[in-house]
Amino acid sequence: MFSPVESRRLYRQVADQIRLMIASGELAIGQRLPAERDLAEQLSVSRPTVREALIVLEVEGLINIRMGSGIYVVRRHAAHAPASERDPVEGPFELLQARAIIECAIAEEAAGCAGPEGIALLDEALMRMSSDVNDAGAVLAADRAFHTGIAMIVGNATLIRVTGEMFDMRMTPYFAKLASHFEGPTTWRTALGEHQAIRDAIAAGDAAGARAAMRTHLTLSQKRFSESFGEEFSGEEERGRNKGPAKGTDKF
Amino acid sequence: MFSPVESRRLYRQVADQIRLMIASGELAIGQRLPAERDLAEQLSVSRPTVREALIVLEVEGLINIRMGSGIYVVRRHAAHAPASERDPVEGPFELLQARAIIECAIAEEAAGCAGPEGIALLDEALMRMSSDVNDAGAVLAADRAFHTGIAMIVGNATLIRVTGEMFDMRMTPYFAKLASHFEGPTTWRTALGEHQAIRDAIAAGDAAGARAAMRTHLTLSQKRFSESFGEEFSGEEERGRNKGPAKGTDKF
DNA sequence: GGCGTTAATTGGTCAGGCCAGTTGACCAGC
DNA sequence: GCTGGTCAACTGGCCTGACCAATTAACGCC
Repeated sequence: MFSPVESRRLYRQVADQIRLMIASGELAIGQRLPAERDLAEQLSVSRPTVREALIVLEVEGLINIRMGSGIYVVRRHAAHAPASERDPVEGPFELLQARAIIECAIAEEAAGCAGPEGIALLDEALMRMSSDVNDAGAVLAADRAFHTGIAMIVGNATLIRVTGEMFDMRMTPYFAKLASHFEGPTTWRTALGEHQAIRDAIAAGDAAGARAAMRTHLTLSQKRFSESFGEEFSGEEERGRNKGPAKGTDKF
Repeated sequence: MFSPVESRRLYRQVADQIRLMIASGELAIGQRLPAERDLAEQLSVSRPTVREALIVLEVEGLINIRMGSGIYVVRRHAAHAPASERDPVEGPFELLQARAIIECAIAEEAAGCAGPEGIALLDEALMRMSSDVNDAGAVLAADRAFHTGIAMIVGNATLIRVTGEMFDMRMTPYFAKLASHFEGPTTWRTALGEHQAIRDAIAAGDAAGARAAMRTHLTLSQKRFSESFGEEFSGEEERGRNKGPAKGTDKF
């Protein structure tokens, strides 16, 4: 308690402000930002401060600074930004449904082009999953490796990234809190069997089977999830605002 | 070929050096780093440069900067690699392939649950596309609306976001530059027909047809793209560095 | 010994300057 | 007409030197 008084450092306030302009679309993707000198003047701060703020955004991957040329918006959402102020994290159910639709298509594709190395990748993840079934952190990492591993079999960087990002959303504090209530050695062992079925279908080159197995896995995940919480989340409460009052995102 | 010339910016070199000292344990967790002024002197750089490097490490969560007190090591390893040197913005071909796989699954799903309002959404986008065929910006926006519109039919926020983000990657300066060479009223009119086929299949509730139509559309897009540039990109050049000066990745 | 005061230390910010890379306009030469 | 080169304007990269504000520890008073 008595937390406030943060007194955020200036360069962070500047970074927040620019980040907001990007997120809101006020600064379109690909667009060039004003020159550092102009930004400094417009924001009434010095150029070093602007530079520090821009470096934050660059590390977050939002902008691309090109010497002699300018500063360009690269993408709208910070993939791994401080999760707390990222985009309105869609609800767990929506996430699982989206994963069911997307990942079963990827699994289907993977079944058509899986080589021995790819299968080895999945087997390695499954092995770790079964041996670390009591270590929440390790088993989660293995689970992630399995799902992104399928995308790796397809050999497409975009798919790998998207799969990983969707998985990582469960790391969100909110989601993690929920998951901790129903994830345990038992559910992990159940999931392990479903994973095994996916792996076998892919290894057999059975596209339809891989698709069905993945769909089954994620649908059952959804079911396990809902059984633990009943209807408490299935409603539309999903999309509650988490943009705070933001009393003073910028007190200037 | 002719890739190097990296010439990393100074503050990145400094950040790397300090990061290494932390990772190697030379700087223990909890330990205080030398003052900014001392670091600057020891590294033979100016204080602003040291500050910029420290901000990078702070964003990565490795150190904790406390005003008036000092700089402290918080943890040894960065949880997630810095976004900037993680995903090297996948190449256009990979992106189109990923979209083909993901969006055809979404279209398939949408065909199973499309209502009149959903179809109206698509029709509205198609109308804008056909009328603005000469306005590059407007037609692109309509195209986006069409693709995200399909995700909206499914009614899943995660799908909408993912679809939108993938689409937005073409706004990247690099991608946009490429696209500007082959996108024109003619190709847009061709694409319009493909879109129409997707819309019709979804409206008819024909899941397999919607899937096929979407796959066709994105595969043809890929083809149109490659025909404009020949093999120059189809090879492994895909994953060429686009970090840094990008000596040649985008001078077209 | 306990406690307020003070002064040294440290990060935060600013101003102004120079250098180097980028870009596009302009021009000479084939 | 197109290629290639030059040049100037612009932009980010980096530096110097300075002052302010928060922190911390030494100091001295009670």
